[in-house]
Amino acid sequence: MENITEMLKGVLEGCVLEIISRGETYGYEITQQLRKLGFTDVVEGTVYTITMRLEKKNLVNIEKKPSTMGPPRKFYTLNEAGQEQLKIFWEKWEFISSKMNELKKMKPKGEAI
Amino acid sequence: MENITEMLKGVLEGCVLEIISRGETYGYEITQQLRKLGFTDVVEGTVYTITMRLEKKNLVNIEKKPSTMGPPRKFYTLNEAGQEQLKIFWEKWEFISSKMNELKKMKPKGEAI
DNA sequence: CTTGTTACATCATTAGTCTATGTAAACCTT
DNA sequence: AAGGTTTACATAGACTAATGATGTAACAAG
Repeated sequence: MENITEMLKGVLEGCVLEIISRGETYGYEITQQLRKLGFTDVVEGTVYTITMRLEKKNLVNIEKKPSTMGPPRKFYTLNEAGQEQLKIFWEKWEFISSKMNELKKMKPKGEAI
Repeated sequence: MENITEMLKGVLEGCVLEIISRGETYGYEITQQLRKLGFTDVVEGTVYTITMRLEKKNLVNIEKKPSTMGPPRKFYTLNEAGQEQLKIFWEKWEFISSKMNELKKMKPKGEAI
C-alpha cells in the first residue's frame, strides 16, 4: 500500500507500544515487525524517533545488552505508565474506528435509514 | 474523546470527501457534520484548510450561493477525480484498519495461534 | 446599533513521519 | 587482514496536516 504516511500519524506510536507490550524488544526488531505486519515503508529512523519519544515520556524501561550479530541493542519493556498509555491508545483507536465505520455506512442526506 | 488530533491526520480529509460526496455542501456545514459524527473538537479553520486543499488538488467543483442566514456560502461537489480520491481513501483506511485489528488480536511472541 | 449567529479566510505553532546520511559492531569471504 | 554485508542506533532537515487565535463580513433579532 502506497502513501499511507499521513494516516499512520498518531497510529505508529500505538503500534510500537503494542509490540513492546508483547515482551522486551529493540528498535531494529520493532521495525521488522511493523514491516512484516504490512507497514512496509516504515524505516528505522521513524521507529527511532518513536522510541526516543517513549523514553522521554517515561513509558518504557531500557536495558542495553550486547548482541552476537552486531552492535549492542537497547531493549525496551513497557512500564506501568506505558501500559496505561497503550490502553488509552486502543480506546482512541476504537473511537475513531467506530466513527469511521459509521460514516462509511451512513446514507446520503435525504435517504431514510 | 480528548486529544485524538494526531490520529485524525490523513483521516479528516477523507471524511470531508465522504461528506461532500453525499451532496453539495459548504465549509460551515461540513464542520457541523463532523462534530455531530463525534469529532467534536474539529474547528472551522481545520475544515477550511481541507477544503482549500481539495480545491488546489482539483477534486471539487465550487459554486458560490447567497444565504438567507448569513454571508454567502461556497458549495462543494465532488468531481470525478474527487470520487476516485475518495475510493482510494477508503481502500487505505480498510488496509490500515485491518492491519490494526490484526495487531490487536495477535498473540505475544512465543504463544501459538 | 449592538449583539449573536453564520461563514469564509489567514497566520503561526505543534506534531509526526520520512529522506538521507552517519557511525559502528560483528560476521563472512577472499 | 581487508573489504563487504547485515545489524543497530543516531541525527538533521524537509514535508504535511491539524489546531489555536484572530480577523472580516453578512444578516437577523432585539
